[in-house]
Amino acid sequence: MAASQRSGSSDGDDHHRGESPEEEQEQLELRRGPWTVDEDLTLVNYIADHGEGRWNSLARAAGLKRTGKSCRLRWLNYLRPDVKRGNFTADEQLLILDLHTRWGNRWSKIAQHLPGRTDNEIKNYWRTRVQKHAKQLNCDANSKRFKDAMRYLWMPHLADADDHRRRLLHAHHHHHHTADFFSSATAAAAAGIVVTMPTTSSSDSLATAESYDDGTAGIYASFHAAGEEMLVSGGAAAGEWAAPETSQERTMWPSAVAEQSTAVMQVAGGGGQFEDPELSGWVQGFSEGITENFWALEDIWKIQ
DNA sequence: AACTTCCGCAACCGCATACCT
DNA sequence: GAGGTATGCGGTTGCGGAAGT
Repeated sequence: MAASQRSGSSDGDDHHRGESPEEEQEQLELRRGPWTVDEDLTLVNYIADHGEGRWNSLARAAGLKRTGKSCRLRWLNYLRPDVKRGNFTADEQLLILDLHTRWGNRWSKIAQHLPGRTDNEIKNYWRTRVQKHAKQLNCDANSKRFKDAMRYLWMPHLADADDHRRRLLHAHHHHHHTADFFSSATAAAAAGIVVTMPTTSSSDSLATAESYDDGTAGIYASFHAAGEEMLVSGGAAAGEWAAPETSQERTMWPSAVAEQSTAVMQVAGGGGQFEDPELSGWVQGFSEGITENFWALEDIWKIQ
């Protein structure tokens, strides 16, 4: 939960203290800090009856001693029925990574492409997880180098997530540990990766990327290589991503999408290169032996 | 068990922009 | 179009629980 006794000066909706007796009175009545269950219920019920919007008047009409701003935030980030909870899936993490590459800290814009996720959540995720990982790896979270490495790390987990009879990693690539993946794919990594995302679906979130008019979809194909093929995700993405628990969510994440969407990851024995010429060696450095860096990466995944 | 440090996340703040009147 | 208000965004804070000592 959050701060409960913040004494910060003034919110955008606040007025200065002591302007007038009425304002001071109103000011003293305003609550801040964590929301109580009663407040949540009040807000939810009011919105159910009257709809959202016009937050200041809504707050007053609902009898909430909160700023409209606070009510809006509580609703959008927590109470809204379609807010998705829980850890980000590999798909979502990759998508965030890619969209952040493209748009930077435009959290709201990024959130528009992750249904059920709020800008606040994504922002927190980025700051707490991603930046921490970058720090552990001693590089900048915004650097291409870091992002390429993270993609490379996460890609195999798209497959892991899709463990329902769909062990897609072929033969000796059929592992669950990043360590195994690394040891077997190190050379490939040094050479590069090809990722293709057949566009057989149109309504899942990965597919959403395909529709970007600015070419975001191409991000998924930004690795280049040739060589033996490794199927990484056959709809794992959408299937696991959905993890629907309610019929409402199921509507949002049709299972058919999971059946159709596939991603093919090719790990090469030679050929292409990461766009960052230094990356291949850098990644290889990770995987040579069991380095401290490596285990940090293992832990990183577990944390996700 | 008691204490300290770390860290995730909800909520806040200030500012920018959109939307009235 | 000036002034006021509402909404939205991105950055920041600090509570509280987990992990470490």
